[in-house]
Amino acid sequence: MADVPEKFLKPYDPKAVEGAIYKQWEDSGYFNPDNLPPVDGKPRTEPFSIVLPPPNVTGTLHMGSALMLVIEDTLVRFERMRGKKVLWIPGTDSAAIATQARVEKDIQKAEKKSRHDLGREELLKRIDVFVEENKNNILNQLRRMGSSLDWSRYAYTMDAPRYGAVMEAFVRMYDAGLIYRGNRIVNWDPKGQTTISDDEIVYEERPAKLVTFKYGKDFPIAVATTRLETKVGDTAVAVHPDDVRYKEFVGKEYDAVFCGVPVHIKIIADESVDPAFGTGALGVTPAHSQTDWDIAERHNIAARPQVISELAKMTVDGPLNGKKVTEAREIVLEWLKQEGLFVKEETIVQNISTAERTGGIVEPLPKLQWFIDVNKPVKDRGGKSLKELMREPVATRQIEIIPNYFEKTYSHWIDNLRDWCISRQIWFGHRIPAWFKGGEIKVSIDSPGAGWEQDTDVLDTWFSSALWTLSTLGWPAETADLKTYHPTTLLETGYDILPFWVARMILMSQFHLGEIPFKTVYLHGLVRDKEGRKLSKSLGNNVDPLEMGEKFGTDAVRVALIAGMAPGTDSKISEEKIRGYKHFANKVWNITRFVLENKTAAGEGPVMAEDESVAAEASAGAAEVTKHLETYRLDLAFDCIYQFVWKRFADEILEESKPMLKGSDKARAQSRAAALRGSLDIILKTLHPFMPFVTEEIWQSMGEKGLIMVSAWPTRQSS
RNA sequence: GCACCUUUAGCUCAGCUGGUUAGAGCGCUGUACUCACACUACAGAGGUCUCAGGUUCGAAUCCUGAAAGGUGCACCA
Repeated sequence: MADVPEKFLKPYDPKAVEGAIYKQWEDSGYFNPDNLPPVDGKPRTEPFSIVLPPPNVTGTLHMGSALMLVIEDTLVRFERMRGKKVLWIPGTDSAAIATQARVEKDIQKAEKKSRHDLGREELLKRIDVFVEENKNNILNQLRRMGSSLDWSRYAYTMDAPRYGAVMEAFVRMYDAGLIYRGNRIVNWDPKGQTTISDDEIVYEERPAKLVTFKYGKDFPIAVATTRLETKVGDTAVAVHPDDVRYKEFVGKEYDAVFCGVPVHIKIIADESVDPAFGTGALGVTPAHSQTDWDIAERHNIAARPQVISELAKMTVDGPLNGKKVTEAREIVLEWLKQEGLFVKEETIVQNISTAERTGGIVEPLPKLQWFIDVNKPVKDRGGKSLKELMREPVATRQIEIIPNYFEKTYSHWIDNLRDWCISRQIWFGHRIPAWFKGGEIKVSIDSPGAGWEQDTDVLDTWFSSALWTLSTLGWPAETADLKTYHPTTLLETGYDILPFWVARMILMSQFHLGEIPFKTVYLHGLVRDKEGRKLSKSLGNNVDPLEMGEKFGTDAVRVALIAGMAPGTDSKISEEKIRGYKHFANKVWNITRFVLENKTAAGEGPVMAEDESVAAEASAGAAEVTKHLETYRLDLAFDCIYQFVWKRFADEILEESKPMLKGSDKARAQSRAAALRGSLDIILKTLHPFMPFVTEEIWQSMGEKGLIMVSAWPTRQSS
């Protein structure tokens, strides 16, 4: 054994070594399962696969994505050491709306031009350039966290293979009758000028005026509304069937001229009306409310006039023409008072729908959009609907969600699921492969021929994200990767996107392959500051994982994120916590120094029976860690090894060893030194998935051959 | 309105299918520069396990109810 390397005389300096170590790992080729060394002379067979939830291609790494990387990398390293055929696929997401908005803003600022000034083609070119310039930023940040991702399989949602997969998926689903085009109420964001999904809505409580009025002097029922301006689009008044106050009027029809607009109102009875709210009568505006649209549908009311434009302005003739909705509301109120139709006005608290990204107030509008039918029986899947195909694997535990109480959230979401509106009116994204000519529509990847115009809409980003486990493994081609690694072993992501993403991946995989996309879903919580607030730039409480890595070492950041974090619960991060784990890395460093110094001093010698318990204890510790990692309790797993290393090994075992090592009995000293050295091996290996950098640095500094990254995970037999 | 989660030491949390004096990290107090490490060690203080009932020989752990905090969904006339 060589002398103790000089570097151990100084404290561990992560900054000096991390870059080189990552490069060594990457250059080794072992991130790619095809290159992994055999185990006991036999090639690896059991696959373990994770597809990285792709971060925004133009984004920067925040604590949330750092947590995701750390959890996944820890599990991946653990399984790789255990001899599995481990694949972890990196990727990035185009984040269509966010990216396009960002580029548009930049152009507006620098050149004072809108997207319409540039045109579709030019804007897309600019976005591509922007993405190309920025993508290396996020990719390098993924590397800095130590992520052992197989870069040879890198995927981007907008690259050619993924684009092809999206087109193919659309066409197949259309051919199966699951995708249709229809005029339906959608959530229109007038600020972003696009449709958004129900999940992209944020509700805000605001005070609102609830006005009670009558449509005309001879109209028998007063109704209450907060949206007076939409009343020019009313075609019915609905009351509860059991409401004795209004029973005699049901079925009657009335004409009136409402604020300059002729309206025809039929009185109908519908179960959905709450007799206790307002006057117990609801003015039905089919074109500007989902529930009203549904009511009109139930009662065969054909007239559903649209009275508000995409710019949130009135489209009717008369005094309201061209007015903004908020102005129109006041004009109608004045008019009601003049005409003597005003009854009363009160203030209520109302939940208002705003668009998550732009903050614009959502305007429900009827629009021609593309939808996925979630209730229609699917022929090739035993006549089950997509809804059932999504529900079943989770209900039967074919897919396990950790923590499992999220299964309830999941089924609750499925129960309330409506047809999925998949078209978006932006330019950057996967363009819908539908072609129009005259009144005809054709769906195909390539143009059907001269004179056919492609739909200008693009797909909801979640459509392509939903295909992620398939498209990253080469689907629709029947690749070897797809065969080996799908269904993937684990999907690890934040609980906040369980419905958006997890459910939709199940939908796509169930439909296209007839199998689940992953066997286990591990949901992590949100990372918050030490006061429990969300981390954000505007609050000024942002803790930057890379900055912290610079300061305390990446290993410290990794472990600070994992320690004390049970699955699914939010966790708190602070600089102090990270600093604490830097101390731990240094502790391991010093333990190594002690062990090496004494080994050198004592010289070579066999381990005697009385010292066998030392290494046995270390491998018992490793077994505990193994047990917890197998059940995805990284927090408990790390706690075990942390306690063992610091409290047991350093404070007790090393202390009690000192007299033996310094004593006159040479054989005794040699035996103990050898036992400690053997334990150190086990400790370093057990620690490696959590703290890959220090352990690798120590491993190689001790003169061990090969990378600790692909060394064999400690088992009881090997001790 | 419906559903779900949380409530254990000053702070952040563990505590599996109920079993002797309830645990960890950080923080706090005191001591020790006795050479692996001050990015340290040793010692210590600190809890009627939110509350009220119940099941049990025995409950932080199971059941019922309440309170407080949080989240999702719905409503949003």
